[in-house]
Amino acid sequence: MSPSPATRADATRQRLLDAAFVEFFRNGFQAGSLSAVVTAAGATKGALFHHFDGKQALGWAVVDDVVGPLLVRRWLDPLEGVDDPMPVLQGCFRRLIAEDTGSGHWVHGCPMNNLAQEMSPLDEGFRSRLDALYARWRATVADALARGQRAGTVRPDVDARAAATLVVLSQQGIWGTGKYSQDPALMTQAGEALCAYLESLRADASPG
Amino acid sequence: MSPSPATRADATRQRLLDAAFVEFFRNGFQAGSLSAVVTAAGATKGALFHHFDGKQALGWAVVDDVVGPLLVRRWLDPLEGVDDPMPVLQGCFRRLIAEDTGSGHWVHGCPMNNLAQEMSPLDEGFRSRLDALYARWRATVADALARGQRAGTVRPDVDARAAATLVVLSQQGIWGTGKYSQDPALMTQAGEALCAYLESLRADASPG
Amino acid sequence: MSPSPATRADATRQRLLDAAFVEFFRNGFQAGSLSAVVTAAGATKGALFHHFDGKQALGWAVVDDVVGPLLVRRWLDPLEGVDDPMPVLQGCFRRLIAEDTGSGHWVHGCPMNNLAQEMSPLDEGFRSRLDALYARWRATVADALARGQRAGTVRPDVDARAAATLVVLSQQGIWGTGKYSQDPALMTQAGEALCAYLESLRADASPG
Amino acid sequence: MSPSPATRADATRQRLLDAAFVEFFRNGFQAGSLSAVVTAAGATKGALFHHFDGKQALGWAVVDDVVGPLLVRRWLDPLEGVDDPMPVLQGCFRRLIAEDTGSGHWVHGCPMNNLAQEMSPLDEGFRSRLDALYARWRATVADALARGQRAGTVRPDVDARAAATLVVLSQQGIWGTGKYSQDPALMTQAGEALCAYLESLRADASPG
DNA sequence: ACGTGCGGGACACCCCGTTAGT
DNA sequence: ACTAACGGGGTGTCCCGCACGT
Repeated sequence: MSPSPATRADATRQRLLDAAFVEFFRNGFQAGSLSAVVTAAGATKGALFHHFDGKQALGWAVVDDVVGPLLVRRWLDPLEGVDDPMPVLQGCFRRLIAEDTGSGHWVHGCPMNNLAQEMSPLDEGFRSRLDALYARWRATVADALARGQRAGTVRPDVDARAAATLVVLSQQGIWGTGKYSQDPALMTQAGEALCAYLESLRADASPG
Repeated sequence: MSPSPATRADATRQRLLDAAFVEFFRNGFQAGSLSAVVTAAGATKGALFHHFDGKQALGWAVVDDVVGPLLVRRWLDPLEGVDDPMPVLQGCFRRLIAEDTGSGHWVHGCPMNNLAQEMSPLDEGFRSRLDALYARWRATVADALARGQRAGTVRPDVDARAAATLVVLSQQGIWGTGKYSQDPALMTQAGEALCAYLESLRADASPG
Repeated sequence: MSPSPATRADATRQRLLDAAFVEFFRNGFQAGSLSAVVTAAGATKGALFHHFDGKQALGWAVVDDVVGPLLVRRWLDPLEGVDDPMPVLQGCFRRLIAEDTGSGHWVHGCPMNNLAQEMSPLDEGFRSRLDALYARWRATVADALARGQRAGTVRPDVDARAAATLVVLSQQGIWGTGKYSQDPALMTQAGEALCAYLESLRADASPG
Repeated sequence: MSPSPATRADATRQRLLDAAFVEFFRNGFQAGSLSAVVTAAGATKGALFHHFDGKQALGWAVVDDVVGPLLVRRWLDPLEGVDDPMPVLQGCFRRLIAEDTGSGHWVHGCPMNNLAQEMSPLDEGFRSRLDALYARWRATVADALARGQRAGTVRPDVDARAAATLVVLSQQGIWGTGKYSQDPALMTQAGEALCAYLESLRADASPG
């Protein structure tokens, strides 16, 4: 028997979302072409317009349904209930750098950061969505650091929220660096510099 | 007497460059409109295409003749021949944040960073120019840190080049943060977190 | 007990017709949107295409089932069997002007006239339907004038058919005038000028 | 030698205006296609956009530069300085009906009336322009009637402004009638009915 | 050195109609 | 009787770049 219409519709919607994510990741939101999206998704303009009210709504949905979950899976879930956050954070950075320099995706930077840089000043819908994601990211890291302080793995004199801000901000900077330098060595150097900074926050860290 | 033709021509070219800088700063390079540029510059398409070979060449010239000098004046010149770089760097960060949150320009981020994020993956001319600028920036900071180490103002165990990478990278991250959060307090917090990190690199710094 | 299926279907059809009437009245037939129609009717595209073969058939049905009955009720029924038509016609004009300038509908003109102006040259189905309605209108007025002549209320030297043509035609002109002038005073003036003309057709009219 | 650029530009602009006038006359403003306009004008979208800021501006320019002058030439100039307006008005009506039923243009109605009916409720720019033209038309007819009263060719008890309103309004109605009936005989009958009404306003008219 | 008319193309929008399903 | 996903086309917009002219 053929699949239910609802299932087929959801699949089409998802294909459109995925194709839009890739298109906007590569070319930016404004320069991204809806024609390219529908072609890549194997759909038509009619289908796109049926599922989304326009380019803007599609972009917002990409943030909500693709970018957000990606962030959660890659950066937030690993910190869930962790009492010793440093190895986890360092592992995330190192794994990301290794994966993306290997895959070639890295020259396009971080999808979330790209959208934030491009669209935040121009569209409040994008800005508020991305601001909320970044705030959640900072909060998750800060919580983990605070748990580490209670568990004795993080130095008690560290300002957890300020450090979390620096961690998130550095992540943005690292992808940006990779974009313009296109030099894996420099990206690795930057990642290691950050890991060293994180190391200095550990409870048993020797000075510096 | 009236100005020489060459002077008038240069003035037109400069007005076009300035207008293009503002337009691309606000709307990005791809979404920026040449019509808007010539209108703002009080010139015409003919003048623009006389001075520049097209949109791409105009963008490259903006990097060479506007963005580069701006970087030198704001970040590189202050470090010239300095033996105690920390106060200078911290001063640069604090002044920039104070100025830009005051002027309202900050919501558009850093012009150099914007172009680097948008155009590096798409246009080698942009990428190489911006990469060279960022490399020079890192080198200047690293040199200043090394001079500080020789002068005894910077801890000798610091990796000057890695630290310089982190400084430049954090600067990118701070502007990015300001863009999506539009929260001066968060920007200030980020700047202060970085200043604290710099403080930890001083020769007389207590651990951490 | 619940209503019979046939009744429910008729209700849906009627809601679609009413919504289409309003939509075409406001935006014209060609610029009118079927999406807006189904939304206003609380129905779906499927229902619309179940009851009507397409936009054209819907438009024709609006003429047959909404516009036509409206004409009969407002202009034809009041003249039924009347021997002194002038007060009736004058009353119709005055009542229409009073009602529509009060309700705000008048800026959109006369639904029947709108469709006739827009669609007659483009679609023979519309044209023939509207032509038949206008012919019936003229005939009804002409008959009433002829009855008035037999009854002695209308001057015998009046050409009843020519006068009827002028009456109907003036009605079109009055709505058109209201549309572009959006001036109730001008509309009232026009109506009164026509009433004065009608007055001059009465059997006991003083010259002029 | 080749014509001056300014001349060529004006010619292009005029070709676009003429083509737009015909297109909007035949299909209405909203349903009229700019592609058809540029094709008919032998121009391109770029030229159209250079001369006009968009479809709306083109429509307004058609009213200002084509429809208005047409009205002046056909209806206003003939009344200039005339002391016996009736023959002139009657001649205008009869000539128009003869010309247009002969040429086939009449099935599309009156260009000015078409735009007024379609666009007045939707666009204030159209409405105000067309309202001004119609007001000027009414004023010109009223002035001519008043001059006729002073010269003794028009009955002194006639309300010149009300009669002018009726004349203009009837003109609209006559074209509307022609559109839906597509019957030259009916149009002629309507025109003659109006001429008879005008006859009744002459100073030496027998009552009625 | 600079102004202007213009070419050609791509884009987002959105609409009408159909078809497969309930 | 009614729903909703979807097809394909056509629209107005508007931009970048060129080729004249002066």
